[in-house]
Amino acid sequence: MQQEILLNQKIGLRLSRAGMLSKLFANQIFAKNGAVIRPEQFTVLYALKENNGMYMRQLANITYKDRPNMTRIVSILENNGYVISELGAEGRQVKKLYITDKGKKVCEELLPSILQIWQDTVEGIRAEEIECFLNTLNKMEENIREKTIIQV
Amino acid sequence: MQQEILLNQKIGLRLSRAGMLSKLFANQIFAKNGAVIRPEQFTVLYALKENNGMYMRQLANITYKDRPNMTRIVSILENNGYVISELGAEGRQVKKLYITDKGKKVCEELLPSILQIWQDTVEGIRAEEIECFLNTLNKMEENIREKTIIQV
DNA sequence: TATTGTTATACTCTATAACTATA
DNA sequence: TATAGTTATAGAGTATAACAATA
Repeated sequence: MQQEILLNQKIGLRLSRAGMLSKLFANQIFAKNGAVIRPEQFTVLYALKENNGMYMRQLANITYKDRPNMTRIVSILENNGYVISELGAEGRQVKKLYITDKGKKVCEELLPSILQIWQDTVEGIRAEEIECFLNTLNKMEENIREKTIIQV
Repeated sequence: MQQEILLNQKIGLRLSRAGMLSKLFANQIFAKNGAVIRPEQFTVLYALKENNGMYMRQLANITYKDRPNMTRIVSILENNGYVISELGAEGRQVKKLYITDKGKKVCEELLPSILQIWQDTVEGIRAEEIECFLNTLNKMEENIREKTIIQV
């Protein structure tokens, strides 16, 4: 019965589990390489690096974090001087965020770690398999994203 | 340059991010369907259901949790009557864990949620893509698992 | 009033070290 | 001494509601 076969895949469990393991691994590689930042904070910082000058709300949307958590993580990054914020035009209560040189430096310093994580993860896997994997992961993320409520 | 292409994939970030989103989605589906258990606890309970009578240490190994966290989660499950434990042979301080009928019932009740998560996730994705995805995910998990230290 | 962001609070989960019990 | 598990503790991240500020 097809439903049973599908059920046996337990995709949600698999994705969460793999994600957790990957985060744990990243955490250990970061720590080993003397990183001054935690993976979850790096996710936000890196997203900002690729979209500098973004509004906090947009950044939250990209990193799948709700508003209170976003505030907390950004304030950690600000306190450490990796990010500065600026109120939007006309004094509106809308924050634009910018990565600082110090923040960029942190990202640069972590590139070898990111590369190592990549290499360790894909070791022995063929390029076309990786491509298929990433394409499918994209589709899955889009599917889930549509149905997930963030920052209620 | 190949290294740059590889780096641009940022596989660790992608996996962690997708896993986080999937967990968030699962949490919301669980809550909406009145689940009495949290996804992380379900991960442990479900793993036990499939490997009843396992030692705590083995279960920790499967679910990628270190010993203190395993103790904490199992004690939640025990307090709620979903799991019972028994000391191994000869009074050794080695715990065997068993899922109770109540625990099995909780798993049963969550099957529709699990199925819904699956269906929502794979919507519009072809079977062979899913197969390739899961195979590759398996390989990646094996790769990472080898290099990750758990319960130091 | 609707939107953006902050604060408060409680909870879940993680990480490390120190401890107990037993082979 | 080595292994399995617990306890203590600190911290990171999540979730919800209530609040302030502003268009």
